[in-house]
Amino acid sequence: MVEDTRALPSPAETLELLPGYLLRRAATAMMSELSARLAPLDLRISDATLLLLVSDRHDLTSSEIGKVLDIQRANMVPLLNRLEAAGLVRREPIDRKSQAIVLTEAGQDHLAKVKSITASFEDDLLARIPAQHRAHLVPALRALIG
Amino acid sequence: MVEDTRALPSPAETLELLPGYLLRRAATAMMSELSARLAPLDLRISDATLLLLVSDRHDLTSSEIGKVLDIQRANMVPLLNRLEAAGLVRREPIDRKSQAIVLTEAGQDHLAKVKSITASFEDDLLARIPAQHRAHLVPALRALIG
DNA sequence: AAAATATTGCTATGGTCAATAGCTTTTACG
DNA sequence: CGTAAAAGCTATTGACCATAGCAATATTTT
Repeated sequence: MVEDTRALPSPAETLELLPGYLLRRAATAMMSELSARLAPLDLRISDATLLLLVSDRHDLTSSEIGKVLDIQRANMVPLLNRLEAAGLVRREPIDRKSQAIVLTEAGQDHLAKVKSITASFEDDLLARIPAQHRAHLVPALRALIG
Repeated sequence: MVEDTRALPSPAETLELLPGYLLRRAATAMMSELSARLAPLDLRISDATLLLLVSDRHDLTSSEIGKVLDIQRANMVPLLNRLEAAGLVRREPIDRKSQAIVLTEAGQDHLAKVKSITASFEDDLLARIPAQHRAHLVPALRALIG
């Protein structure tokens, strides 16, 4: 009996070999864990990503951020409103049409915490991957994004 | 005016090395492509996954399917209602509490098409990954889910 | 310079997906 | 028995993404 490590007749076997399916499952599992780790900061994943992206730049507009993060203009609005309401971000006029998104001091403070949380999170993620596969994940994912 | 040949100083570089971020991006890109390929069948990804899982089994309950697919009981309901309304799935009483989810004939037909779509989709996915990384993706993802 | 076009930021709305709480009925177990 | 667990459901909420459209401004073309 001992060598039957796989207890189940595994109705899921069909699925567990499909990279697409695995990708989805891995992404949702990863995101729910990251959400939990960010919860103490009261930040969502998109919030934290935006903080990381903006960092100490003073020249990024909402549209540009949206392009990089693949978030549509319309959906940037509530995101920025929330961050602005939380005092983490400021809208600074560039000209009369555009405005730069800039971190406030509180935003910089949060950013530091975000950095430490994400760094250890990424470490933990990679640590779960058997060593011989570890280095291949990032290049493979990048190829998938194209 | 400004000969800004390299359009971006790559504000995204920070992010593109984070496995967590890449995982999310790769998953959403993959899902939107798969959705498009399933659209002709009028199936969503979860629908197709369920068809693949049930296949020709006659003993899977809604709860069991949910456990395998990581979908909560409550969220199985609208999914099954939709599939039942589309005539792809039937609820067959097991006892007075449980019911088996079974594919109808139309469901079997759809399943065959789903199989062919997903097979070529997975092939295409893998083809995008440089050969030396290809074999590592599935084990790495499984480790992340595990 | 004037006119056409593109971009920016926004409103409003709807759809998908998942999470939670709670309910009823039925089965399992000490 | 009687209590606990499980099954299926309702209802609601929230996060996230997509579309359409608008007003103001900037850019490009003529």
